[in-house]
Amino acid sequence: MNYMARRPKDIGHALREARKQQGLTQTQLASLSGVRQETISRVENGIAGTKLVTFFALLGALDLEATIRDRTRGS
Amino acid sequence: MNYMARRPKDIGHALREARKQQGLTQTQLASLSGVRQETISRVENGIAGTKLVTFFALLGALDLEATIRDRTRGS
DNA sequence: ACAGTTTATGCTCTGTGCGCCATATTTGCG
DNA sequence: CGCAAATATGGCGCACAGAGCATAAACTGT
Repeated sequence: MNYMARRPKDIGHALREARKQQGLTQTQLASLSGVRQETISRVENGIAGTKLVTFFALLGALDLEATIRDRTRGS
Repeated sequence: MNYMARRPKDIGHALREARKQQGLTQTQLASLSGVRQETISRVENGIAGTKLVTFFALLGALDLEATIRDRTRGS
């Protein structure tokens, strides 16, 4: 698990991958994270204006973390 | 430049560090990113509900990117 | 101490995220 | 194909982000 993100949309992909990788349904992740299933769906599909709090709630529930770095090392 | 983030607050620190490292003022970053100086100030100080779009606008202007990975490798 | 610059904070207004509930649509499996 | 589980979508309501404008507070160098 190591995803690069430059747009809100990328976040959606990464979260979905991570969730599936852990064999969780949106509903299960919902009760783990406190974020509603409907919201998770919209976030995963790249709805832009998601809040950082929501994002981090999901990150935490999936046992992930974010890293910020220069745009050189990525692809 | 390589910052780990688990809470919205962490994002603020990272952005401020990166901005200073590039010798930019909030006002300069504002016109680069399209995000207002007042907003940048609040984001850097950890105001929780920041949106991903705003975050990525700033990341882009600072030529940074985010990475999502497992919580093992970090401290 | 002063002046200029940078950053922080207060207010109003518009847009929208997300909770909450319902339901439609899609997906997966026998 | 058919049914159940999973995911997507729509509406309502409230809370709050961020634009825009003004100004205060904190830093900086002289």
